[in-house]
Amino acid sequence: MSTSQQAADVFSRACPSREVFEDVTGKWAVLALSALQQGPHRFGELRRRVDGVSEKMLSQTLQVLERDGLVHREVRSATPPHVEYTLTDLGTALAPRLRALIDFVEDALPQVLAARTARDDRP
Amino acid sequence: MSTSQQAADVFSRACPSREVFEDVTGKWAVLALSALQQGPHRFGELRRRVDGVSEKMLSQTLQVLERDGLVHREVRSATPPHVEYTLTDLGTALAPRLRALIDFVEDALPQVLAARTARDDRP
DNA sequence: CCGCATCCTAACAGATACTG
DNA sequence: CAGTATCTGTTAGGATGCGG
Repeated sequence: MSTSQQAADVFSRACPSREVFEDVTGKWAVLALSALQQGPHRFGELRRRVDGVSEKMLSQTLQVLERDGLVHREVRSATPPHVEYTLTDLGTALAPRLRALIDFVEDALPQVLAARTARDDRP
Repeated sequence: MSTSQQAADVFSRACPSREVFEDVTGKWAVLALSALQQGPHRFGELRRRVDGVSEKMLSQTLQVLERDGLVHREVRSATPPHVEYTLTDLGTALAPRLRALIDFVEDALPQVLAARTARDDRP
């Protein structure tokens, strides 16, 4: 059989990859996926790790990522609830690229702050 | 001299890197930066390349990226206006990592769509 | 041609309270 | 513990019109 799909292109508004791209680069999605790169996490662990995320947003984000096949959700017991989140194979392949982005930003921070200061001087 | 800064950490809400990270992973920022990876662009060219972006959002995005020292803006004539946007050295270093992310999403699209379908079958 | 200013709405995001 | 529900404020983002 042949692949009848033409190549995906995030630059095209109508391409489905655009939506997936936004799921993946979302504010909390990147942090959640990167946290999960270090191994399985429970909901509360993730919440503490991703500083500043609300229960609602984390829950919402995880649902989207699970739907996209990047995160696996497993209920291990019901009383008290114990839910583990892990990366799928696809998520595992994605995580290093997000990590590279995070590392870049963290390393470049001094230069960015310097650029801002320089710009503030001459309006 | 010594660097008195402790390591940046995007997982901490208070760390300045978190804000820079959001600038960089913003919906339009990634696309604009990746477009500029292919060489200098004028405003209108960028607008056409980044399908779906409004003038306002593109303008806003470029201002943020310029402020962060990732994009350089150069006015080349005034009547008619001719403005060129290029990546700075920092932006040039960043672009390949965004490209890697875009490539991943475009390549993974079939798997993501398959995951969604599989999930829709069993609610 | 490039972009800013204004206005307006819809989606997003936080806090709180509640349930299995 | 792991969420859902609701309510409300904030911001993203589109449309339009104008100025350099």
